[in-house]
Amino acid sequence: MHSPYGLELTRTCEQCPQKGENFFCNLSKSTCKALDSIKFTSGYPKGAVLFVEEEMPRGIFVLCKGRVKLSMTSSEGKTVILRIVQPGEVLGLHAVVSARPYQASAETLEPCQVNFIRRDDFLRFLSEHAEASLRAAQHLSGRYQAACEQIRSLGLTHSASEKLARFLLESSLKGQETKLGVRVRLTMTHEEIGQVIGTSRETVTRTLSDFKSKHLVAVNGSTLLIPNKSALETFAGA
Amino acid sequence: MHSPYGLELTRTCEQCPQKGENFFCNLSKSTCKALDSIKFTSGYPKGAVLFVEEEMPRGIFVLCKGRVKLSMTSSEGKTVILRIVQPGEVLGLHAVVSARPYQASAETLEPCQVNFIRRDDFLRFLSEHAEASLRAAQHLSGRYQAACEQIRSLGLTHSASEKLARFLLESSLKGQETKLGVRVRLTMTHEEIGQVIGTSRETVTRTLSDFKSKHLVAVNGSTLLIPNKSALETFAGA
DNA sequence: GACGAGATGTGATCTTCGTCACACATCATT
DNA sequence: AATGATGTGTGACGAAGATCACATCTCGTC
Repeated sequence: MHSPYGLELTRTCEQCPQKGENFFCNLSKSTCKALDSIKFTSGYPKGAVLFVEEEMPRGIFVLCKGRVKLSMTSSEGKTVILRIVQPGEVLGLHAVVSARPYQASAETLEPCQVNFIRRDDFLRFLSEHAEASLRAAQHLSGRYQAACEQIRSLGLTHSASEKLARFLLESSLKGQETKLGVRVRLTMTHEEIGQVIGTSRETVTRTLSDFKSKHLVAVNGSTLLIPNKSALETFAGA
Repeated sequence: MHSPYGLELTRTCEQCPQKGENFFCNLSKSTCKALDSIKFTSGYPKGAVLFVEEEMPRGIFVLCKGRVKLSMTSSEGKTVILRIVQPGEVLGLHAVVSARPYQASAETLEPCQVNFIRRDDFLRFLSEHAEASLRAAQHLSGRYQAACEQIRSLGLTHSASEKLARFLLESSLKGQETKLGVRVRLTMTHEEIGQVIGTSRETVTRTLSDFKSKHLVAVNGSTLLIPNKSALETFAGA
């Protein structure tokens, strides 16, 4: 199987934001080659669904381009967003490794390019390449840690403002330092932010306005500026 | 290093509740032996602290006997309980694998017997035994799934009664079917239950009383009886 | 530039739970 | 039996935030 994206997985590593920290970074050449030989590359339009919760795992997805929303929905229609998946990250690894249903649904937020690896191909690959198993374990550790952070945010905060402050600070890690403070692109709607931190859309709007009036943040289109990080931190009660 | 508990880890498997599903179950003999040669066995009294959050991981802990509370605490003293660790389970694996600080604190609830494996010994062991890496990945998957469930419980439920109902149903999985319904030993205080599901102690007390009066549950000392599981399920909105 | 869809801002209620305050129960220890 | 420490039951109260109901605002598309 020769795709037009030969060695895509390994090249992905150089493009992705968290250089060197992803599943497919720094694997040996032979391991990379083995991976490349079992992957399927495909594109999805915006709003496409890669998988839904409860479904048995067909395989893992490696996001090459675009962003994917990973979320859980209750029977009453309420939604929690687990995370927004960035290029270079892997989707569905835990379900495949543990052979249990996906717990979340994955939906593209933009046109995406994705590599897919079938469940049995991937499991065979893992058992044949020890370094990949270890990498998988490391990757899953990271996911677990992030999940714990979200538990902390949902379960350990009193107020909505605390949650939002934490969320903004968390987001700002991906931003850039400037003279005026940390600058981040925030591509999520208030509704989506609410679904991450567990509050209603209106509360996000109100609390954010409140932050603006207190000059803790400044918003300009989709860019967010945090002029005084430590002020926001004390507000986050951390 | 020859401990008086020769092959303790593998024997643990036979005693533990989730037979065959734990980290050290069904590993090859040579792998087990390698594990046994790097472990340290020790006992802890009730209330002992194995590790605290933020601390860098010294190694992993395998619980042989007793129960351990895994929890996170906020600066204001609020607490979330991630889970109660049962015999046969592993503690601190994610921190060791990802070389990041523990995210939770571990405190014994009873006198415990624990096997400890030093960080570098364990990592070397993983790299030398491919099957163990894979097992580690599987174990971490399980932890991740449980964390997602807790996120669902904390973020996706409207009411306290929904949370409690879910918690009771979740607990009842470990219980026994009887003529009168499912019977479980519930060794947690209302306070602790509140810390798991994210409500105050009083709310747990009140909601549980409410369930009793509606004959959804019956409590007798530390045993809980769920006469009509499906009634409780509809109440949990699941 | 007009339209429409989605995102955001804001006010007015209404509910649920957290908090405080204490009474009572249970159990181990002396 | 007396004591104290923990756990449990219950009322009163208030505050935070969900919900509802609109009024803008923004932006892509025709």
